[in-house]
Amino acid sequence: MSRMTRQRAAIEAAFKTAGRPLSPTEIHASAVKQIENLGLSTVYRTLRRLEDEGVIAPVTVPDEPPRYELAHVAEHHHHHFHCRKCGRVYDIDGCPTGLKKMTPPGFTVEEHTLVLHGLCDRCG
Amino acid sequence: MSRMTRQRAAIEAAFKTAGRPLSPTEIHASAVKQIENLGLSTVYRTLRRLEDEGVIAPVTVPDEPPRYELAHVAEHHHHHFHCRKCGRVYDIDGCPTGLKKMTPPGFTVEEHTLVLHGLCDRCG
DNA sequence: CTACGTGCAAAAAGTTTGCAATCGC
DNA sequence: GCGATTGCAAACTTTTTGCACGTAG
Repeated sequence: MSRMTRQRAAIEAAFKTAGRPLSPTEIHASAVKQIENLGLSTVYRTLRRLEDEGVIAPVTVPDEPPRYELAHVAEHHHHHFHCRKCGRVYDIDGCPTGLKKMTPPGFTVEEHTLVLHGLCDRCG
Repeated sequence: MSRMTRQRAAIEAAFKTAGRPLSPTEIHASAVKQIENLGLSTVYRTLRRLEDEGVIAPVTVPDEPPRYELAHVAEHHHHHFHCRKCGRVYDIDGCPTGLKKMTPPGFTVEEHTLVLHGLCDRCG
C-alpha cells in the first residue's frame, strides 16, 4: 500500500538523526538538504501517513508548534521536557503517581499527557 | 489604561457563565448574543489584553484549539481533563507526585502541565 | 503498467494588523 | 476632547487540497 520514496526516506532519516521531536518546518528544513525541491505539502502529507501507519506519534507542547517523534520511542511510555530558553523538547522517562486521586467521580481516564517546563542542562 | 467596554464586558461574562475553558470561537459565539456585530478580531485583541492584565490564563490541550480560563481559577493550581467524546475541557483539582524523580540531572523544572484524557461523567 | 506519491499553485482555517470611525473616561 | 477600542477588510501563517506529472512496485 504505502510506498518507500526518496522523500519519505529523507523525512524518516530526519527523525533518526535528530533524536528528538521535530516540527513540520524543522523536518522540511532537514529533509530538503537531501531532496532539493521537496514541497512542504509533501512533508505534511507524509507526516499524516506516517502517523496513520504508526511510525510516528504527535507531541504537543503548550504555545509551541506541533511536533512528531518516532513511535518506537513513544511506545515506551514517557513524557517531555520543554526548555524555555533554547526551545528544545526532550524525552524524559518515568511517570507521575497519584493520577487516580485527581480523577473526578464518574470520569474515566484513558491517557494523560505531561510536559515539564524549565531549563535544560545546557541552559541552566 | 484599560477601558471597560461593552465588548470586554460581554467577553468576561462569557467566561463567568461558562465556568470552563473556552476557545476564541466559543467566546465569540457566546458574546455575539449580546453584541450583535462583534468582530472576531476584537475577541482576539481582548483576549490578549486580558491575558496581559492577568485576568485570564491560556489552557492548551493536545490537538485542540487554544482555550482560556479566568485567572482566579488558574491561580489555584490545577489541571485539566479533556473528554474525547464531547470535547469539553474540565478543571480538576490535585496534582501528581513524583515529578522530581522524572527530572533529568542538570535540568530545572519551573512548571508543569498535565491533561487527563478519557470520558467525562456524562459521556461515560 | 497502474495507481500512489509528488510539486506547485490555489484554497482553507486561524490569527494579526492597518485604518477610519466610535466611545469611555 | 483625547486616545484607547472597535469593525471591517486585507495581510499573514499554517495546513489542506486539486491537478497533471513522475515513479515505485
